[in-house]
Amino acid sequence: MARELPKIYEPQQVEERIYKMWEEGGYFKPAGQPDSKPFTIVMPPPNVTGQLHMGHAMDATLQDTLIRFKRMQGYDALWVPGVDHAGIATQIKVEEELRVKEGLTRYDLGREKFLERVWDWKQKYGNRIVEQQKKLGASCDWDRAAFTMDETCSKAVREVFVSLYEKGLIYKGSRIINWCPNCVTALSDAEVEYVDKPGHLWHIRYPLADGSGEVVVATTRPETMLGDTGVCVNPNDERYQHIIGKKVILPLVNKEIPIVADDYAEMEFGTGCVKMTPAHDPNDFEVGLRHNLEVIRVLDDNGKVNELGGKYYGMDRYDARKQIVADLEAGGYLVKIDDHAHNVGTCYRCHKDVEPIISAQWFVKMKPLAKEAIRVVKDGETKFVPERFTKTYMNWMENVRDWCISRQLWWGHQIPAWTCADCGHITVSREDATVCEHCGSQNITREEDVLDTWFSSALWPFETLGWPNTDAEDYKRFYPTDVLVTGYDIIFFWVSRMIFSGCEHTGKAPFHTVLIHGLVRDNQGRKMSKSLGNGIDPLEMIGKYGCDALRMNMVTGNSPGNDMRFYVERTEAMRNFANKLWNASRYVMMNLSEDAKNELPDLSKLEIADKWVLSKLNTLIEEVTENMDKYELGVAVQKIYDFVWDIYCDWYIEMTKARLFSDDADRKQTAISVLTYVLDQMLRLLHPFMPFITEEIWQSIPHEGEALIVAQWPVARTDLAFKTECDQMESVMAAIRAIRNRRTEMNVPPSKKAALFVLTSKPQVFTEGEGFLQRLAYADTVSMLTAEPENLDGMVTITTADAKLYIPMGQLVDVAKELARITKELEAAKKFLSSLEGKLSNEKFISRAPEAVVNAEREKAAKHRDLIAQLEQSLAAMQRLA
RNA sequence: GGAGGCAUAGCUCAGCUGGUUAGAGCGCAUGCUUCACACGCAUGAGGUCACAGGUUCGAGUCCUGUUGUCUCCACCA
Repeated sequence: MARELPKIYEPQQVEERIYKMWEEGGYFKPAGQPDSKPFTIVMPPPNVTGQLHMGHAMDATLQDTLIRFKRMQGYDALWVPGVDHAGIATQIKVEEELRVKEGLTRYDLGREKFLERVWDWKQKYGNRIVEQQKKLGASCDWDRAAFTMDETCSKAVREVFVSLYEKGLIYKGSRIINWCPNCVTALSDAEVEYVDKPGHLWHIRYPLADGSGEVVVATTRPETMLGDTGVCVNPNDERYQHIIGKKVILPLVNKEIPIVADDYAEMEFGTGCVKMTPAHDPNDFEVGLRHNLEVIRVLDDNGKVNELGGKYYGMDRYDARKQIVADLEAGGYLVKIDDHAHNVGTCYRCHKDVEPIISAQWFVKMKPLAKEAIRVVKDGETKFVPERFTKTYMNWMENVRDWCISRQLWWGHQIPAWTCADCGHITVSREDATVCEHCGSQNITREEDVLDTWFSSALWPFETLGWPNTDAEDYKRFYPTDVLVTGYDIIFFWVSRMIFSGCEHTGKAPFHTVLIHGLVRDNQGRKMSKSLGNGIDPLEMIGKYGCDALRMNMVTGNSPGNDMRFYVERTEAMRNFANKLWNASRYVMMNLSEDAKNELPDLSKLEIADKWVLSKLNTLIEEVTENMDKYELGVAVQKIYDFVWDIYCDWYIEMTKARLFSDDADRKQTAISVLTYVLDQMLRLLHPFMPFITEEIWQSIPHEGEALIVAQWPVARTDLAFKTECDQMESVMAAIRAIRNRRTEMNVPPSKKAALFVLTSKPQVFTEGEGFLQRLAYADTVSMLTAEPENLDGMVTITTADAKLYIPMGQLVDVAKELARITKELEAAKKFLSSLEGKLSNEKFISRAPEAVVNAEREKAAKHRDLIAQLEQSLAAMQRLA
């Protein structure tokens, strides 16, 4: 049956249909075989506001490749997808829409109405990212898709909050936190990015209250002086011993504040005197606690000077800075201004400067939680791939500070705490409280704040499986999960928090392996970003080159933890590869009979080329499986790529042509059977990486079973390894390569066939390889010789380790050139042999190197001795001719 | 201040626990309308694996140092 198939693979015609087939077939669900082991991956939930970008493509490709591999290996494979409510990002987006379309703020609507709008928005756009992930071929169980704001997740969040509170691991307190005046919320330490910015160091004169002199303080944030409540010097600083305990008059504010002595002040820096602003600096806050300094907050939530700021009231922090500096100068208080670069904290969402501000917030006490999270990684219960990220994680976990979890937003999990107006007691409860648990008053109000988005995603590996219901089927079957795949940029945000949460609430580390990948950058190595406009849309690449090509781009030439640059050319190359595979399959299909089956013939019918390709396949299966098990996906896929293109297409297919176009039905059948068998095995190996094209082809060749996605992963077979025949085949291949090489050098066109004479100690090998020599080495006749030809005039001599090949080329042969070439080859061979002999005569090498290595070297040496002998003969013959 | 990555062909990168005459893609050169494929075939050019030491029978691979480069964490006002 000759099938009509397009010469070019058209992914657009295939992907949607295949994906639908998989989904309808229910293949994304765990097969649920009772005797199979579960294998679980939870997907890092993309933001509900998200648009698919290359980072997602990378993430999804790796996870999908792993889950497909495990599924084919017979695991009960589950990949749980989901979406994150993304507190700040989503709220900002909806607020923006509200402002543009209706000219309203969230306050105009009120909390309840506003949240309705957000849910509407989620209803409308929340599925977009999911649809986009499907375009990547993601084989998640979509029926299990979770959302961090849905009922089970909310229940989990509530349970965790209350239980941590009951254990004393959540508390509310006034601390210096990172405040984003633009997003108008507190941030955790992890959400602050430090950026080097040029700034100034202002030196300001603070007169002593008793008129006996002055001190000069240095600051990078002069506007905070409005909240100064002290000046600090080092207790060992001899310059200032006499003023400790005295007071200074705070310029502009005209208020007396004390001078205290504390180790915090460094004698070497600036003047050695530091102004203390306990409400706006974490260190000053600490000093303030030790010395009972007043805490005066002078900036409001929007970063403007508040009513305590006197004449500066209402000014933006940076305007106030300018004005204060001007006023200081006018008043004669400004001593000097130095340039001073320093690190400024910025908001990871909006990138505006973060303001340290004292504020009453909720915190998770981290030290006790970190303990177990450190242990599981230290003990290897959870491993990072690559291993070096263990150190990053440990370093963070060992120095972690309490986690500020409250956010002044509306979109998120509202904190389940009620404050009593009568007795001040805080009631924290799993059910919504109606009365104060302490005094019974009904005069209680709920905390307005919501929880950090990451508080809910920290529970992701178990909340998605039904926790806190520990009897939930999924939880029992699939928790703990197996591998977590994510980028190194969210180890702190997410991975570490999942680990301590899992340990604390489920008693188990949530996964045994964390596979870390790098960032996808543009072709100049820059981060892809909206502001630079250098992002490449994965969907556009899929539309143009196909999903499989994009996925291949994501895994080839890439190793765990390392960034990669995105080159469209690479996607194109992978598209070409897909096409190569497509055409190889076309070749097979065109030669298949109607009733063809995919089964190997009786092994006795196998010919040398069949044995060679089957042996190669065997090695491939072994190696690829091993690489996959070690998460070396890039190495694995490279090997498959090489096999498909080089072994199968460039060699094996060519080797089968003589048989396929011959009249010998039996030999033809053997060839087509092996072609089909090897193709099937290749498709299986390649399927996790290129799911669409492999499934499409597989469905068109003889197969058993419903779909490739659930077909068995190949296993190497000892009965299909043929070492001897493999070597023999390669002898012939070496001859073919050598002949092609020579002909090209001599500019002989392929159309010009020539006779070939072979002198070899393995005549049966070359006799068997006659067809290959004819077809692939442009020989019109092949004859075996028993001795060197009498007349070498006009004869090209080609030497390999196993044979000498003679081709009459008449006028084309230049004896002098031949001599030069043979001499060159001889020298190279001798040089190499002498290095081998040096090694082999080294007693230490023989005694200490493993036997296999020594034997391999011996074999190589023997081969080169043969080659040298052959070359020497040829040389002598040529010299006689010259 | 602390920690880590990277440095291999013109470009982008693989190279797993040390053992091939160091690989791939793209690019380059030459030839090819060969009955699957020009999104192709064949052949080729191109690398003292940053530098200097060390360990080893053997180092691109391990150790130390140097240089360049990138990143993360912490932070002195």
